Amino acid sequence: MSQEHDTETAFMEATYRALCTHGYADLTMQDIADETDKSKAALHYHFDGKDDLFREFLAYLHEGFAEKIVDHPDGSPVAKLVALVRRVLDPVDDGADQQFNTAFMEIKAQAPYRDGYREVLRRFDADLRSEVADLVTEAIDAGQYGEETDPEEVAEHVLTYIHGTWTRAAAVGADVVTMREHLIDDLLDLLVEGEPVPAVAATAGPRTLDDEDDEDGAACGADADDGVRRE
Amino acid sequence: MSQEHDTETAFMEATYRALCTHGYADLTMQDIADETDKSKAALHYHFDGKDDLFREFLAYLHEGFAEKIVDHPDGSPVAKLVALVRRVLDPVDDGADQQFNTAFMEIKAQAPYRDGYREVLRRFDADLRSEVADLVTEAIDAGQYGEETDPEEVAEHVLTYIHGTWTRAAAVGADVVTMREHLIDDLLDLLVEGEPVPAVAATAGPRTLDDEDDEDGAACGADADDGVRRE
DNA sequence: CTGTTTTGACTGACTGGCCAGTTAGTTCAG
DNA sequence: CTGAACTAACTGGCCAGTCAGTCAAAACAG
Repeated sequence: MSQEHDTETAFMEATYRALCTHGYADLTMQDIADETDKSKAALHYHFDGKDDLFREFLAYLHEGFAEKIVDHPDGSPVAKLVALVRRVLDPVDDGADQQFNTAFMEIKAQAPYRDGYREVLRRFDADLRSEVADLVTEAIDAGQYGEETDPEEVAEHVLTYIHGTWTRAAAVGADVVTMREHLIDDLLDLLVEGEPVPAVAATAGPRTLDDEDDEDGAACGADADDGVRRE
Repeated sequence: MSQEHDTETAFMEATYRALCTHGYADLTMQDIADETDKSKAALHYHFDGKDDLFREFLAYLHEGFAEKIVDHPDGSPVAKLVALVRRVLDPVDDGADQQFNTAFMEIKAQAPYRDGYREVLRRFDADLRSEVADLVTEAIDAGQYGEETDPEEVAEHVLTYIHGTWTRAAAVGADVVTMREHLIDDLLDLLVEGEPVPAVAATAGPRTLDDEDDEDGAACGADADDGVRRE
């Protein structure tokens, strides 16, 4: 029967890899096809042009993201919250992810110009926000946070801060881990007095407050051609 | 004598306007020239290609930014701090600025790929950070903030949050004013008990906590051509 | 079960348009 | 008349998208 599904999934994965190595701006259909044993024409056979491909890719990404953020470890609400922030910010397990976050920034920056991008990005935003708000509500119910804490406000704050972390990482090479841990400190500062939170420390792993700023391992694999990167 | 300087400045201003209407990604040299009474070839006469033009443009922007952030109103340190945040975030005086912030996001997202971008962006970052840190230090000296406040930490927090605000505004169309006022609330929460801060309220103007999210007046003036934006 | 047709997946070669950058002049101040 | 500041027209390369097939497997006919 049809290989359609497998091939399209393969193209989604290829797009991910191609984004990591080329970035969004100078990614060509050929680059994506090259990550595959298929031809560029096959890409056009399966997707209705580059725009369509990218919209589908965003949806594919969102699917994975939605699963990722609801997958909590055992522990107190605050421990889950901290773990969530750690999971979302800088899953530097393999380093390619860092490249990807950079490319994802480019995509965010394109949202105002391209049909359909913003809608999906809003879903990323809304999902994460409601997950954070839920956990904060749980934390209040569990007595870890004071009653006066506003879950929506905390969620907004966390979202904005997370976006800022990604942006500064890409723009000036600031250290994601440092910024992430600052955010987590904010979150822990909300704890009611005397709350021990051993679970947090356990889930947290050692506090890695390394220095920031340098890392310079830029992203591009493309050695600059004469003029300017293209698309 | 030579019109060099005037012409080059005119090209810088033209680049600004062209960015507002076309965004970074599909900005062509012709677009910039069209904002001028000069030809595209004149652009190439004055600048060593598109890359060089953009590096100079960033430096030109930075100049204006550096002036802007040190220009404080009279008042207490915290009032100055709040005014600074208001000035930096969303100077929506004319609406074109909103477009520009969007385009500037695109530029930030290109920093990892293009020589020289990151260096200038770091200067934006460093200048704003040290300005904030200085004001926080003043606020501590003036007794508005407690001694235990860490100026560098606050400055980091503010920077990351500001970047996040810009990013969310571009990516999901979140309301800049709402996020900005949340940040200002954070800043005011640091005040020592009983501190009145009338100056802040005065400088601040009315608290505009409008609702967020929608505004949809996307950025692009370019009506989507069939395929995909180029460059 | 065999030969024929259809169809879905895919390819290599091509095309058309776009755009950065160039070049061979032109204009004009000093 | 020299050189700086331009311009109109052109060039070359790149890339999304197209097209005329190929090929294997399914569907079908007898």
